[in-house]
Amino acid sequence: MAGKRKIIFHIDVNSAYLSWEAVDRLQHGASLDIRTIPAVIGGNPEKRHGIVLAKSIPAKKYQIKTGETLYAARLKCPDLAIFPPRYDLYIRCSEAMLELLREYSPHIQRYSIDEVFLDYTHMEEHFGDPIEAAHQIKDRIHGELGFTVNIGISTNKLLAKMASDFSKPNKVHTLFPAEVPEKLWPLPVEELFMVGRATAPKLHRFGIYTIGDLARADPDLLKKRLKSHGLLIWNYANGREDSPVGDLPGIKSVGNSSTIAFDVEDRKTAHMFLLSLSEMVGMRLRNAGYLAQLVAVSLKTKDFFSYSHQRKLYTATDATNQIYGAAASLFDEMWQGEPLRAIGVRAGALVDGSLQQLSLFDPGNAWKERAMDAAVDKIRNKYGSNMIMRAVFLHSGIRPLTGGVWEEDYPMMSSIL
DNA sequence: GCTGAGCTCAATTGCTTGTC
DNA sequence: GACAAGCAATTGAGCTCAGC
Repeated sequence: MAGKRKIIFHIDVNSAYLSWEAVDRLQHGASLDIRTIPAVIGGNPEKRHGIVLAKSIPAKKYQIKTGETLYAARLKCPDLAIFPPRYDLYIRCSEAMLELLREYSPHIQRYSIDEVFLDYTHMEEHFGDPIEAAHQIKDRIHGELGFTVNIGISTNKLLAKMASDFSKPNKVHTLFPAEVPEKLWPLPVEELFMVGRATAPKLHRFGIYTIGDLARADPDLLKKRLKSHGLLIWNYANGREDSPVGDLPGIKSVGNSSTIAFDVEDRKTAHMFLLSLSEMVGMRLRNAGYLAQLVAVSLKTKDFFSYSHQRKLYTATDATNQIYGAAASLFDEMWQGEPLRAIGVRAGALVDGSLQQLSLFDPGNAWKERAMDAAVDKIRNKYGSNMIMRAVFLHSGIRPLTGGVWEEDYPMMSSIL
């Protein structure tokens, strides 16, 4: 019945197609400044790969994924033009899309920088039929923001996401529960969300090759063989998923680690890596609004022997200096001087950042540290992670921030819907 | 030379086990 | 039961190689 059934949209930016379209426009003589194209990200925001454009190269060749290949390609073909990526612009485009989507529903969940869930339930009375509204959203994004999206429509997030992955670009697809046997079940089982390269071969061994095979499988057997994951994907194959559109459930820990290109054999260098990792962990905690009550350090020797130590903190914190202090202390306790190849820092036992309790033993610097961290975060979020760094990292060859995730406001896709 | 499959490694984080 | 230590499972990226 209109206005009562649950309706979820999954909006997925067609990044690749945006690039090809930009290339197309350029090649046809349009007055387009390629430096304004936001999709030139190569899939990896941290490495910020570029893109190659040349009139004589067929479109498929633009799918260069690594910087090395890109520059190697230029060596082979001097006519290639290489443009720097504009990830900051990509973020602004993502923000603009979110603003547009908020006109259609207050219930929005950003799933990654280019994927958004929108709860359209009860919105039919304002914006009409969901399929027509989805077409309107898709066309407005193309017309007003200049890129294309796929929109999947269903009654839950899982099916909406699966629907948006159907043929691209610039399409609207539905995948309502009644359509599951026809549209979802014939697909290969590895196309189901949460069936990756580890799970798919296991399912193949049970004779499960399509999503339909999985949906019809014995859930008890799946649970026995694949534990809770087996039951989860069985429910997904049957189109069952009921998480609300909104914030992700609370994370349990935040950690960063790094394998180092050389053996770390002295305490000073190790401490610098710990500080670099602590900077990243602290920044991620602050951006996510959490405080950590526990800090853990993990080490891997050059013989690939791993060990770790952790410690409960007197007071929960998100301050870089406090995380680093605990990490350095743990490191000093556990390290016996053996050459190290990997170092990790992890913050656990997380609590809500708005409930910070000051320690009776606090010397009074906590508020100063928080203000300093906040100022540094602001600069890094606005101008980039390397715009400000501790002097100790100057000319050290060690990055001031170590770890794979830093755009916490634009979360990487997670396995959690 | 290009493409895609398959493999390995790194990174991350939840879960389990051991200890006090 | 709380805490500490380590394992397990997953994904993504990069590399290699066979087939075309």
